[in-house]
Amino acid sequence: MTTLTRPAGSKANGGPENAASRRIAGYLREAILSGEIAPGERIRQEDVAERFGASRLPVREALRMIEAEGLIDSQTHKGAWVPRLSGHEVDVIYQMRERLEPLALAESLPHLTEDDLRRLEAIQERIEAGDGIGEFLALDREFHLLTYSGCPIDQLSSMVVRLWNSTQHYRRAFMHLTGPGRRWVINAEHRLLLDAIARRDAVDAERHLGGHIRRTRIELSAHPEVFEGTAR
Amino acid sequence: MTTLTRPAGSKANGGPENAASRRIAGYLREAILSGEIAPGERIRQEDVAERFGASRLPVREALRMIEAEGLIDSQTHKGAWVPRLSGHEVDVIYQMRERLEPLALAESLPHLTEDDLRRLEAIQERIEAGDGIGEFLALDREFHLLTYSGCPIDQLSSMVVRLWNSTQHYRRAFMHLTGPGRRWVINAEHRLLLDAIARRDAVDAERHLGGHIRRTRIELSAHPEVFEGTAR
DNA sequence: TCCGCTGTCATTGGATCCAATGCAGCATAG
DNA sequence: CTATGCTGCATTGGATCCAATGACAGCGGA
Repeated sequence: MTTLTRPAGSKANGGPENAASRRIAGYLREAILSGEIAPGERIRQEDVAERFGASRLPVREALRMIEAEGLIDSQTHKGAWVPRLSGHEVDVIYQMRERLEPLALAESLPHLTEDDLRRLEAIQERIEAGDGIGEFLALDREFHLLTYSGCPIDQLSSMVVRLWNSTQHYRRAFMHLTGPGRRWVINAEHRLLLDAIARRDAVDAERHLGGHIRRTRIELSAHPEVFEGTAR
Repeated sequence: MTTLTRPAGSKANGGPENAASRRIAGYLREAILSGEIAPGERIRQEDVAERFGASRLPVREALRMIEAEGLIDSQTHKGAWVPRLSGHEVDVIYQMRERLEPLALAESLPHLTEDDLRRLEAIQERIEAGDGIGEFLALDREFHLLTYSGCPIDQLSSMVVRLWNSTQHYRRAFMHLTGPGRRWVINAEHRLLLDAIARRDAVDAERHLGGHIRRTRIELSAHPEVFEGTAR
């Protein structure tokens, strides 16, 4: 139904095994999201192919896919690299999230199962238990994307994932710079959001979610050092 | 700076000639947008390759690109086809437009030149002169995308184009079913929008644009016959 | 007559080879 | 010593060949 519970951005694929290009695209996404490949870094087709024991052909297809997702830039005969984003770009992407994600949540809400709610509760408890920064980033992402997992509109789901992916690196940089402080605010917002979702109150859920993203954006914009030397 | 004035969705490419895959992707976009390839129809790699006098390889890359844009669906070993959208899907896409395009306009506004304004005026005059339906569709698209052409955020620009592309076929179907009626409403809205843009009044421009898209969406939702037999 | 099986064919996926381009390093002239 | 042009190499783009899969028609049995 949606891409949200899958390798992050890949189409639902009925086939027993995904085509190599899809697996490679998934790997590249993960590598960029995790910071293994950092902004500014170049991606050589041969390296990726070698890593997968495949030829360069499916790698090229994978690169075209994630290029269309905005995860890499590429130019003819000059190769592909992970783009650096400016502070303003990330700020606008957060504004896009602020406008799109409440809509995704509203579309998702009627389709969320009781089991989804239990899983959300479990994730939130693990967030509150409070492990390391890497763990928090992953759990927070999992939490929000799960709330959108019922959204039946592919265009909307995939754009939301795309926006998360584009800013993931800067979320991590932010966390590492500022430390885990203010997490209680996030937890309080998650709790309010969770409550609204459990009541299937779309209006309330949208309002809390919008505020949540908005506050994150403002907090981020107060730390321009996250983007130092990354002007495109 | 942005993709809006280019073949609709392709990255800015410094190279003297675009790679074949980009040209083919551009052609496929155009073919789908113009209705030459209709929703439900399948796309065979060999056909496209033959048409370009190229091999299937760049065609496959092009298909991956426009797949990531949501213009086609594809499954391993089963091929690619233009998806049919339900009325609800198109409705939600219009809601996404309603939320994203005012943001794109606000980001674009400070960067629009006096020459852009003159071109907008000229386009609007041609719209009011009122040619055929096909002409109107193209001009209306050109008008709006030109108002966003100053937007320096690639993610935002490309998503806006993508949303236009996804619904283009249904806009045409709608026009053909209902005729050109109510065009004076559109013209009035365009004039108000143009005025706000000329005054560089972002708040006013956003409000008029949002209302414009909203009214179009509601009008469209009143004609479910546009989507008859197109349930996915 | 209808259902299931099987084999053939159309179509897509992948690998290898070759061509084209861009970049870096070096040599040379001023 | 510096700047400029040339040459070689690393890397990407493209074509052709082969393998794998899925759809469909034809056949046989219940």
